[in-house]
Amino acid sequence: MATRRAAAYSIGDLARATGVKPTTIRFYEAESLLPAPARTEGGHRIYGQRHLDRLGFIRHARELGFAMPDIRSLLDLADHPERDCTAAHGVAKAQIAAIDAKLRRLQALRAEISRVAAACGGGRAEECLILEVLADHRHGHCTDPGHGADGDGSSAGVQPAHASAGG
Amino acid sequence: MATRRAAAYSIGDLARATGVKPTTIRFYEAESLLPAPARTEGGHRIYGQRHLDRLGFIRHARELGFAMPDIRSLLDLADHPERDCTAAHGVAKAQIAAIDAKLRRLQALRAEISRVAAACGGGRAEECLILEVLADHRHGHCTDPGHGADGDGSSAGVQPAHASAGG
DNA sequence: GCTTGAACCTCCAGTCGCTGGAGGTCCCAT
DNA sequence: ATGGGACCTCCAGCGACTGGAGGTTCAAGC
Repeated sequence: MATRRAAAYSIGDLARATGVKPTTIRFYEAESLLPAPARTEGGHRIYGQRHLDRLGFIRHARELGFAMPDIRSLLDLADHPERDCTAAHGVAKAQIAAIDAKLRRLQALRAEISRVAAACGGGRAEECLILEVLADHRHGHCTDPGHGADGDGSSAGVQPAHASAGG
Repeated sequence: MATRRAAAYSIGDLARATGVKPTTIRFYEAESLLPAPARTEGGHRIYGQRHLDRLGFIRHARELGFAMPDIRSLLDLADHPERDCTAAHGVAKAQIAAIDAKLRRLQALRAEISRVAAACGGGRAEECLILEVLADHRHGHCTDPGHGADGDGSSAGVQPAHASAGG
């Protein structure tokens, strides 16, 4: 037998090692981000070092906000070291641009919400500035130039906070 | 002053007036954010001024990133002017906190990605720093303290950019 | 060998805020 | 009367998972 430090991990081991949940690992396999591992006779997955590495790569890329198609192409590139890495640069640049757009938007939102919230000192809803500003769909109070000045509201770049307090 | 001219809008009129698509308007109705309007004999929706106002409110709140449960409670408050607006403040404050969290995270991500992208001058994927850093799941290069230093990666506050360049 | 019970398996539905398509009906101008 | 665009309902899909139901396997302890 070629004893080549053939570390074998269960899906739970992999989960503990990477912080990615078993369900998510299976999901990545179904999405072909992670190659299908060997199985025990009973059908349990058996992972090796390369799975661990690859899952680390995926997780890190996800943490950086890369979408799955992006990760796919980054993984593809990582699998082919002889190729030119221009594509990786393109992906990274696009990601930076996307982040910048979100940052600008969030900063504008923060400014407006905090201003509005500060303006209203509390009391009856009738006189609540928060509600008033929301109700004013011409929102003349609004300082954000990229928000409603033109008629096009199709941008929808902001997901509301369902982020949760981590579990 | 009750400006109650009985303006009647079709769903398309409302869509044009607010920038919210007909499908989305119907969706809001199904979600009970927007009251069910009158109908023609044939079943077409007929909206009035209050629908227009309310839809404007909803749209504005969405633009500010409020989640639908939040919008529900804000609308509820707006429907009851005699109530105390403390709840609105709570919602707004929570939203600011959520935005701040996202901002911090996005700023850290931007810093890391742009640094990594700048470091790699191009060439073969084999030597690509972008891929290298991603592959390093201990990521010693990383400057973001809130990202991987502790074992807990469950925050997941960042959605990848499928936002499109629509804005 | 037998018994636990935790971990694993597959499949499927739900999350959030819409969006789009199928297949059919209505309305209004000509 | 007709043409065609706007409208109707219902349902599936997006991204990136998550959780549950219902069943099987594994490893440890006796």
